[in-house]
Amino acid sequence: MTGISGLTIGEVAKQAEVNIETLRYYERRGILPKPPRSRTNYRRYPETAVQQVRFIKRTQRLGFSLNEISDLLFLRRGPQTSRAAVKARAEAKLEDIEAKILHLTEMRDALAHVTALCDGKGSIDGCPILHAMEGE
Amino acid sequence: MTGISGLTIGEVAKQAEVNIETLRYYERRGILPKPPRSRTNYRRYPETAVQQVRFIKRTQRLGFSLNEISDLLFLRRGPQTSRAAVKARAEAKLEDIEAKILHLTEMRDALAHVTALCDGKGSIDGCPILHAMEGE
DNA sequence: CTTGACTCCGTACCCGGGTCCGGGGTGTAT
DNA sequence: ATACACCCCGGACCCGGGTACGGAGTCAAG
Repeated sequence: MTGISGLTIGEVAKQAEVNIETLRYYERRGILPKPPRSRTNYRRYPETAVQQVRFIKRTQRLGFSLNEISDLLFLRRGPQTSRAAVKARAEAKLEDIEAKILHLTEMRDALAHVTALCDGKGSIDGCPILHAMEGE
Repeated sequence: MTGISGLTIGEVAKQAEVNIETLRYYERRGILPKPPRSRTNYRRYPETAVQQVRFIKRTQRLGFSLNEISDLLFLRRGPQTSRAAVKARAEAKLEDIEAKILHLTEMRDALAHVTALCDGKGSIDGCPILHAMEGE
């Protein structure tokens, strides 16, 4: 591994705190650019690769899927893309998340309601929770 | 299909508003009891099957997975199970859901924060949203 | 008795985001 | 030179909750 410099896949993985397999997976998905190879066919990543992976991970944490992230990356490559396009994606995702929260909140309320029916005493027969789940 | 009575799988599916395949799937998973068969090997469901499927669907809507639902059903079969056991499951699930809500809320806030950085004007270069996703 | 709708079964496939496996080639330190 | 860690690749497997496929058997109506 002498000669050409750059990070090995293991080094990138460690620095970006992901699995090696994840890097190969991202590359297969086209979400991480294919790095140049050494004479012996080892991947030699530029330093920026670590930042790219961190970008992906942070964006994932904001709720974007890998497909949506590749979209975003693709947008970024297009020189005449407007900021409005990025902002629109962010806002759409925000709405997604709001909708999920709403849904979970409804579930929570319904479940809390059902749970409150039961004092936790007695045998399962006539358990008000199960009863509520059975009834309409 | 004369003689023995009971509902066909298609009838149950229609009444319970699920796919036929779903019923077979539940049966494979052991979550729906195997119904008796006609002379020609057709499933002949008791009327109660529709209620059972509806129970499953309603419980799913409360956030329980099929595994958790089979747990609950299994509990229900045990005559000496206490209501407390059911209630404990419900409360645990409630905490699950709360945790998910919390997580999504954090995501939403972070994303809203990032989105607010951008006025939607100008080209992608220096887009504050992407910039925020790139930076630490 | 034929037609069309229904059912049977096992198996494969779908989504997303990875993870693991196994058999092979390298890199490097001792 | 030998050990050991690292890397290559394609493909299989995991989770959950189904859905689809295809060939064969069956049912009810006309």
